[in-house]
Amino acid sequence: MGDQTLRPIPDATVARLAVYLRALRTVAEGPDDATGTATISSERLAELSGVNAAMVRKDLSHLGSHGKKGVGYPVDALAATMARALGITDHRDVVIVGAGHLGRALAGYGGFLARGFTLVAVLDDDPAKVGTAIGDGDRRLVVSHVDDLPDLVVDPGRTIGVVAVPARPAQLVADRLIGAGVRALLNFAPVSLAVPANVTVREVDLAVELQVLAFHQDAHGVGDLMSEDDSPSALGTAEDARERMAST
Amino acid sequence: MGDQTLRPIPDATVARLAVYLRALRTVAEGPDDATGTATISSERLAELSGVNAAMVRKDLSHLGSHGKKGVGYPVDALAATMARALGITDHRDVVIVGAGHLGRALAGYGGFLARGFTLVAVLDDDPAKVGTAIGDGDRRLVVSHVDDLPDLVVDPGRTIGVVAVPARPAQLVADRLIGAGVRALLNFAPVSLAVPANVTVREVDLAVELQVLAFHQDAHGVGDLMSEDDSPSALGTAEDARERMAST
DNA sequence: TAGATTGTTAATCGATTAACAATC
DNA sequence: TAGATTGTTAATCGATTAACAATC
Repeated sequence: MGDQTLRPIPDATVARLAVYLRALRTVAEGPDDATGTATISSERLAELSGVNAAMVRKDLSHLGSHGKKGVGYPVDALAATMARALGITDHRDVVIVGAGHLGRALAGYGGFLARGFTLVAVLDDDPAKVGTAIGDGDRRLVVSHVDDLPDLVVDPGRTIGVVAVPARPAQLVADRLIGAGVRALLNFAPVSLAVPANVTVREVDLAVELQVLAFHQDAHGVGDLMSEDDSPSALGTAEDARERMAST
Repeated sequence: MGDQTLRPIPDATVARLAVYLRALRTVAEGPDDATGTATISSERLAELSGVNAAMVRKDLSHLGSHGKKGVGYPVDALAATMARALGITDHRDVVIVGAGHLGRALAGYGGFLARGFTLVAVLDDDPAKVGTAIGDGDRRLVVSHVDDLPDLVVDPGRTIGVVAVPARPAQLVADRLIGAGVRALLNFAPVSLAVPANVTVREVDLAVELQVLAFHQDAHGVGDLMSEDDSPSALGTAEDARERMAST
């Protein structure tokens, strides 16, 4: 039953929490790890994340924030709290369909376990790829056949299916994942997937990313083309606020 | 000089335009291509994109919309208009740094040219990779050495740099791209990049995507776990409105 | 003509920001 | 104590939606 009731965190905040978390981790491992990185101010975190400091504080307040006035937030504790809020406690299994370059790149992504995800399988229907090893040592995994999908998905409600195949077979793959009970899909294929209402999909499309990036640069960034001249000092610092997207 | 003045399109709309465009293309090539796919209603486009129909109309109105009341929008013409609005007229060069699986996957992405991008180079600093071929036939490309970056970036102001390397070297790579004059970066490495204010960055992080997806599923999607029972009919249709993100 | 669907207005809603009192 | 920085309130801003007259 829904204990979800006590979760008033707005969507836009959730998306930013993940960004803050990443910034915190970057700070925690920073070159100056011995120095004062035990604590961070909303101002600094905002700078690193490309948002307004007031918004950082507002967002963190949703976490029942543990900052100290006049001091800041404890980096490690904050990271832990954010990780918990993002549901990292609550592990998920991940299956990747498609063992091409993209599938392998995703499978090779190191941070799975640390971020609360377990990669349980990489699948393909190409006989030349099935049986092939991915990664090595501890992380070694053998590519399975898509037909074995139902057997490999042990807890469908807690499994995320990653669609890492070309456009053509993408819908078919999605249907098979859904057929196996998977209800959350991350789609890297450049087509819109049609899914039932009880399935959550998130789409990542290279072209969309590039287009949005190019557009934003036009809109805000460049302005006039002579601005190459006002960059010298800026280039020196290289630690400025970054352009951030509308959200997410 | 800024001819950008005549561009009142809100950020949130831009992000959705790219999604609409993809949906339109999916429709245009759909199984029923012979049938009535010459025209599409805001209602249908909204359904495919997971947004409200009123919002689709609002968004399209920014394009000086060419729909016909009582009929709908012409699919092909609309797609063309949207492509133009997204700046596809205005070509961009793309350089990918990192010739690992991710870099190769991105390089292999078919839609570059069609979407207004030209892949000019894939670079790496690993001697074992430099000189290697990527893709074949027409699209064949040889991996260059990162040291040649300045020579390969011919029009920095119109070039997008894609960071497809591991976390460790990511900042260094970003610095080199910026040093070569590139002002727009798409970052796939799992660290926050520090860049000067005149550089636009867009970050794509697998962990962030997974986290946001999992959170959304918890928040909206599932609810109670018995809902496995109310899915049979839904599964049949498989053509429903999808969960969409806060934006972008 | 009757039905459908656009384009736009006005109302609602939510998200962002500035400002400041509380307090470490 | 004086300075810094949080947590929160209230004001602003922008984005979403419903509704409907215009019209194909």
